Amino acid sequence: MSLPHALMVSLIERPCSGYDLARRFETTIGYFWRASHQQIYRELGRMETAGWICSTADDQSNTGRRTYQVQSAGLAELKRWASQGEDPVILRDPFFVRLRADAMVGPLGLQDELRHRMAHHQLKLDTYAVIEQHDFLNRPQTRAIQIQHQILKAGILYERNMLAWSQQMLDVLDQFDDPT
Amino acid sequence: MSLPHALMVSLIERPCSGYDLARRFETTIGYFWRASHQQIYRELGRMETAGWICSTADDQSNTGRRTYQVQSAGLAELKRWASQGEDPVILRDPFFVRLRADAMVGPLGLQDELRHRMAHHQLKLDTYAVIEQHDFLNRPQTRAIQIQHQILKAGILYERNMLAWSQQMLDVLDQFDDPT
DNA sequence: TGCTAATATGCAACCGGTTGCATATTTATT
DNA sequence: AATAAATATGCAACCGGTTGCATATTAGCA
Repeated sequence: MSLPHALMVSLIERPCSGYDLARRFETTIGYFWRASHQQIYRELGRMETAGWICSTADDQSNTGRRTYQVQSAGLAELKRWASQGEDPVILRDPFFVRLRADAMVGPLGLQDELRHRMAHHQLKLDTYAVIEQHDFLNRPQTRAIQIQHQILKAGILYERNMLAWSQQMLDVLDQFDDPT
Repeated sequence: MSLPHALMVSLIERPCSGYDLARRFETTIGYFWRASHQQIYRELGRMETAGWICSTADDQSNTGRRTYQVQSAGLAELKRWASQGEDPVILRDPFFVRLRADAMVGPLGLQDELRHRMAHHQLKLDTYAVIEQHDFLNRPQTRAIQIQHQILKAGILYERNMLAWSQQMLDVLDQFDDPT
């Protein structure tokens, strides 16, 4: 159950509405956590019921927009959760299943998908480079900034890794299959 | 919906029972896909209903053990599914949320967990090295073997990556926090 | 012979993520 | 002024993965 805690971290950084949270999850935070707006609204409701956060209506707008803030109970829960241990997650990608299927039941023409994935990884690397330049380089190297930078580096390493691996995989397939 | 297809790939390699599948998912296949035995039995039932696989009772045992085999409809479905495209998965690890929480609400003592994770990654690397030695080195370099080897290499790269990154992360934390 | 562990299968409940839909307001366009 | 697009919130259904429990057989061992 990480989403409520991820939301609380975001709200501590800057209190905001569900919609804003959804946008931040689509962009900056999106490189290591994803959440749809439906999921976020549901979770915000639960968290307010639990007393972890509280909301105040924005008077400027008639849209029912509410700004959320973390309460002391939420902060305590965040600290409790963040301090407990857990095994690292495994690299669980359906594409590996596809490749294994290809290995068993003959060439399925996965080269195109590999090239598509390589473009995807390159695009993410470009995005991360912009974020790194904008948010982390030539900035005061405080503890918080260095930790966040290091998290971004994990994303960069991952994409770089997968990009290089995809090229190797492509070479293997091209070596055997007619590249037409 | 990748599990039924992953199961079919396994059953094409070698027809076997649900229990055997669960064991193979715990060991060799486990480095890129996980499934509990409950999940596997449920899925096998669905797949047999759909006509993708069929089962025959083992006469030697009274345990109700059944051996499953992929049918032509299952093979067709596997090929259909494996040929369709999909975006690569993101690296979604709750530990990054923990670290971000640590960056926001002060030192939470995540060094111990980092060391635990490094040990975990090293253990996996050792396991993969054994698998690589046993299954892929000094073997005929057929297409299927090279593809499966390349999948294993993705796992090795990932673990190596996370191990090196964890050390960097540890250095950052030690730089700021009292390492007691 | 009796006990324990390993083998082997399976149901039921829950929980989080995904998808589809509904709706109202505000801003930009024609 | 009318229309379309972007902003903003939320419900309901579904689906796959997880957890807990139940059960029966077989093999090893004391």
